[in-house]
Amino acid sequence: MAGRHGQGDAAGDQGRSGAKAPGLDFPRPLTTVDIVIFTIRQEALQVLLVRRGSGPGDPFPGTFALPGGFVDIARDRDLEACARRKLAEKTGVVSPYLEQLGSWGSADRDPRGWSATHAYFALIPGSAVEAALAADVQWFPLEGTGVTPKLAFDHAEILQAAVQRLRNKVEYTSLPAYLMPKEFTLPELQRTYEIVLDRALEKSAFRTRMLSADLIEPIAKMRKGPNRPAQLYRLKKTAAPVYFARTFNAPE
Amino acid sequence: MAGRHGQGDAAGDQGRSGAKAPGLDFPRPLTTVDIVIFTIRQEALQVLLVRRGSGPGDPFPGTFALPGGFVDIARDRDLEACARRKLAEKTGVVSPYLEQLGSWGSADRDPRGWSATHAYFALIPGSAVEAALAADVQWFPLEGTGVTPKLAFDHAEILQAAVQRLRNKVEYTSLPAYLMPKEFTLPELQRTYEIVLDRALEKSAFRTRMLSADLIEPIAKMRKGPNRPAQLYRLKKTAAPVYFARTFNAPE
DNA sequence: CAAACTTAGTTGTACTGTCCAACTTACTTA
DNA sequence: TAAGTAAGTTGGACAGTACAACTAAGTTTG
Repeated sequence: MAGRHGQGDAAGDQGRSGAKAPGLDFPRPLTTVDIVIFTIRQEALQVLLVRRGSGPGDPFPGTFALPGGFVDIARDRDLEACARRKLAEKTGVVSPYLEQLGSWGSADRDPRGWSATHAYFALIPGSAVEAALAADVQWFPLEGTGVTPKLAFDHAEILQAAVQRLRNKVEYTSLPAYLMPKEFTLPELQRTYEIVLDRALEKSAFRTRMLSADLIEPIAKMRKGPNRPAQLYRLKKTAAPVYFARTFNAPE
Repeated sequence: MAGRHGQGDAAGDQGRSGAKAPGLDFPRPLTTVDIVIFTIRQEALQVLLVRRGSGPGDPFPGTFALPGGFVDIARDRDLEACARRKLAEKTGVVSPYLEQLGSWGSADRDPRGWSATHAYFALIPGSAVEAALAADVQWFPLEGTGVTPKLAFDHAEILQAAVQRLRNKVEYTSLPAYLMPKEFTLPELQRTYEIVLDRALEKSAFRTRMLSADLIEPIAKMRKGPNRPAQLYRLKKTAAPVYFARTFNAPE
């Protein structure tokens, strides 16, 4: 690369140019998008993983990885559209919650060369998923922090970052609401919080907080069970996640 | 693209391959890194911007942009190293705080083609900066939410996201401590919080919170002025940002 | 059909930390 | 010495969680 303050170099190289093809004199990294898809199944937080193919040249054949793949610049208008496409392909679901997680790029994360992945994380209800799953994907429960299979690339690191981000945000947001089916009771919502946080919460404080937030509304139905029936709620149309002013417990 | 469940397609296209050059049959997006560098100067939050060159083929010639540029796969081991390099080139400073902000990628954000940028944001003390600035860069105060110059690419959007993230985190973290010089008083720290948040804070609550956090320690010196001298503090060696269990005010 | 059991939901007291305002302290300047 | 100003403290009101005991409403069991 030329000198630091050369004129074609202004704006930090983005303006750098050969005579004709500006920027193209830099070899381009491989660019992918990966998604960490969470759900609640069997009273546990679970992630969707894909078994990798074993064609010639495929790295990490036969191992599991996060769903994702190369950005297709012909089809994907932007990164988020690419993420939504891959999500739909694997689950058949339009995610009620999709957030960018971060990006990971380095010379050695992919044996095929310098590559960068844009990671997203999605929350989907456990209920509507079972049906439309693609053939090569599978749910895995997250016990504690480790997952059962070893993951391809640096996906273990990405997954861990996603879990950490999720746990962190669950402390002070309404994100778990996106893991619930259309209708749910307050104890069910609390159980979802507890599963994600892996920690028991106070019933009365939980109810006070949820009911005073502009988040859910009761419907004219009860959940019948072997015991006292519970009031059913649904998410209000205001889909925006709620941020609470405190965490449930002082962290630490 | 081939069928959804084809075998070379497993693991979401990352395993897709021609006979020899897997992944290379996808045209690659341009890949850049941009940094939003904040400091406090003249009682205001300011951002560092770069004037773009006007060589042939340079997009947005003469306008201002965030410092950044193409990833150099020969020099940059990973994205963060690339960000640190660009930061050092423009400011001569090793940032006390650097965080990934997110990534922006689309077909039309750069006239040269499908491009994706990995954005970082950095906090540096106002003091030590003035000296080593590169020639083509300049500080701009953020008044309210709009910046003075129109920015190249989608950098206005990225900058806005950075400000939002910073303001958000300042509500419940110790991030402003990274904007302070080595030694500072509690009222000075509070003023920094207030500048970033653009809102007055309660003195006693602020002091209680800062002093009970494991964040700063008093040194055997006072800041002398026209009035009562103030105790000087410094950051503890534990560089990790502190997360508080509450925000200062209930948002809204 | 009443008693035992289980989960839903409420109530009340203690405690923690912010909010608000008044106060004391320490220094400079008139 | 008095006035002024910013640093730092103190105390009461208030909000929301922590903890624990309570009531409510259904099912199952004897």
